[in-house]
Amino acid sequence: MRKQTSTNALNEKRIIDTCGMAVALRVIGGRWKPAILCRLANGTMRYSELRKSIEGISERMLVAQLRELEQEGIVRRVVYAEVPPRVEYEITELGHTMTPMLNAMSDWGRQRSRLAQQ
Amino acid sequence: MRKQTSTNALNEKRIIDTCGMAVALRVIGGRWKPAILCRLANGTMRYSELRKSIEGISERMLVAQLRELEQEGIVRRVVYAEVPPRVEYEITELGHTMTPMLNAMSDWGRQRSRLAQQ
DNA sequence: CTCATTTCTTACTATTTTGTTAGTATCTAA
DNA sequence: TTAGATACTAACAAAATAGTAAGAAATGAG
Repeated sequence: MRKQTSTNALNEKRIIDTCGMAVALRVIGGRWKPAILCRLANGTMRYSELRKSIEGISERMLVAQLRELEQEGIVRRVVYAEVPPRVEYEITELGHTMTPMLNAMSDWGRQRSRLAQQ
Repeated sequence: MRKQTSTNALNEKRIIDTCGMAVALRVIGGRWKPAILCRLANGTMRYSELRKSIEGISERMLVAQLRELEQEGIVRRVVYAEVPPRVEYEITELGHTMTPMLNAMSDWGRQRSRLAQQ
């Protein structure tokens, strides 16, 4: 939980109020969010599919990051009343508006990695 | 200092090895980096100018973030042998290759802020 | 009734990031 | 000689993020 009155939190708020980049970083920052967004970009996936496809992620972190993305309106959680339960995750319309940004980041990152290898 | 063998560090490394977005986030993530990059995008600035123009930043954080950007090759530190000292910071050529990405982030973030206001 | 499956929770610990405070070095001008 | 300007550094504390381990609910199959 964040402590609303810490200098840290206040500084973050101030930056987010004045800088679009910081807003974007706030939404997609977090250890596993890039991985999740990559997976979901190709279409809907179940919770267990995500877990299996993201090597090393714990259930706690997967849920936490999905919840944050959901709160931000980037991802939609769809529950099917079945047993055993089935929950699917998909990118929302707002989420899709991130595509140019995500592509730009992905391109730059890959290019940089290539350079770093040489 | 990072502990190279923590699960945390290993997970991050794995993600960075496989995901361009994560690479980009690693480079521009950090509380004050967006603010610094915005300022320097308009041209060279002295250390003290940066400090004054970024409300709330401490000297420790400003130096730390500048050092990281320098290490990543995004920013160049230029020292003039004067008294009192003069140190200027500027975006490198590699740094400029981030422009499309930074613009995409900035655009998306601003648009989102506008939507959030309404 | 017991087990298996899926999708999570909860409580706790470890790690990392950020912030605070008090310095340091150098030379110049008063 | 003393203060002032600039660009830092170091030691420590607080806050935030990430990881670990165990368990919970729901229900159909056997």
